[in-house]
Amino acid sequence: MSTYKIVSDATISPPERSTYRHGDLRRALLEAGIQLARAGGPDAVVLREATRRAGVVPNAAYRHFASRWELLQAVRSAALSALARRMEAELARVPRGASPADAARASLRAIGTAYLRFAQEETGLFHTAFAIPDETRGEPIPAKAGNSGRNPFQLLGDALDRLVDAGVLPPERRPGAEYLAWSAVRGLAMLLTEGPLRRLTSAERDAIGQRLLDMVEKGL
Amino acid sequence: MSTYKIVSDATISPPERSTYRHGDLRRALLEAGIQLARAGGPDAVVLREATRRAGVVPNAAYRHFASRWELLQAVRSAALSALARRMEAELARVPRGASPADAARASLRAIGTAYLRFAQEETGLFHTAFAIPDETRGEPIPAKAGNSGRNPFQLLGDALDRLVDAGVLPPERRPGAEYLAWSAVRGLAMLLTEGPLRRLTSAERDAIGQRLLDMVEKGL
DNA sequence: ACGGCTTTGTGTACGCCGTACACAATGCTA
DNA sequence: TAGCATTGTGTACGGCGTACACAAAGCCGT
Repeated sequence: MSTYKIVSDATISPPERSTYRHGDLRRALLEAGIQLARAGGPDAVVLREATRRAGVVPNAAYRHFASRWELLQAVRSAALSALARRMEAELARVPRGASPADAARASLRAIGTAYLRFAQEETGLFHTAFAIPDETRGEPIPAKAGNSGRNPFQLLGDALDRLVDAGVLPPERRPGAEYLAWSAVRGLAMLLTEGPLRRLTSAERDAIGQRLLDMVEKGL
Repeated sequence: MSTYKIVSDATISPPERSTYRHGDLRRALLEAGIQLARAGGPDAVVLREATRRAGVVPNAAYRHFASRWELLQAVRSAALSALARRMEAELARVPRGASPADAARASLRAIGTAYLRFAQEETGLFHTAFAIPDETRGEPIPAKAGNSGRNPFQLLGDALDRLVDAGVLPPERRPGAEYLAWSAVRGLAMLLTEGPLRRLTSAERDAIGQRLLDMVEKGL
């Protein structure tokens, strides 16, 4: 709600504009919204400020978003895509030579690690992605260059499926397992970003993150 | 941020007042703030609305709270007390005849169960208690009638200590264990109250809650 | 080429919010 | 009882989301 790590304070070019039409206002507003979310979380996504940054009068926003809420949803969706990209990048680092069981375990850890890192490196986006009542969990992310079109939640499900295929997770434990794993990292992310673990050193953060993933792996 | 279970919509008596002095404005504002938080979470704790309910002009609040933020902190503190009371009530139900190990395990579950129940039955207060950067985690709650003065986090610590004493949890795993356990229930509470598990039946909620506590117990 | 329709940005306005500052009513203490 | 400290009031400011009427620009069929 208040203190976020400053991610990028580069003052955006005051976007003078000679044409009456903006050209790509929707995108500009969304981008401004993302910046605001990065710097201050969902509450910082303020319609009037976004329009200011786009160099446009407040009401112009309503030609592209029916309300502040819809802008926020668009930002949220972008944040989820960003997280999905990070997860896929982390998944790509899983060693190929390992046994199926080890590879599956490593995949799950990759998902968890990416999630926790994202929460700490992009706190504002993270909270924007998740501190909003979720109406669209199941939907895939519109696939774009460089990602599979699967959202973070689906990626977690994939990892759990692999765990079952590899014989690590008994099939009867599979249903609902994503919610257990998700709960754990979600909660730790809160503690790390706005809870009592806020002031831990980066090493301590990593350590508790790994320990949490141990707990999940063992207890799932 | 938007939809909370309506807890009590009883229209408060429009508080006419003949005296210039209110008498107990601070308490009235706090109570109004608690009602607002119950019904709508932290964002619904609106200074002007609280003063309206107290039958007083907006600025009067500033004689008792330096800002909206301070009122919110007071509400948050009340919410934490309420949760602590629930935890202690649940702890009191742990059977006395059991072995130390079983009693310790049951205590931990009692803490977790109370937490999850509170999140679902008092969603607004729950979010007010925890969706706010926490400046005061370590501090005990001012002891009042009927509670021990220990806050929810300390109660969790106590339960873990008992687990160590009973030989269930190896002592070397004790440090930091509260954060693992807390993460898990915290995360599940989010999923249950504003995440994809929002629409589960009450039985399903209980089931996943128990499963999560199993995971914690096994993986700690 | 041009008239009209659609799209997109502007101007003005309303009612909320938090809060600052000067002022008035009250209660408390010397 | 006089004066002071406390507590509530009145007025005001700037910021917010957003509704509504209007204006500029693009687009399309003739």
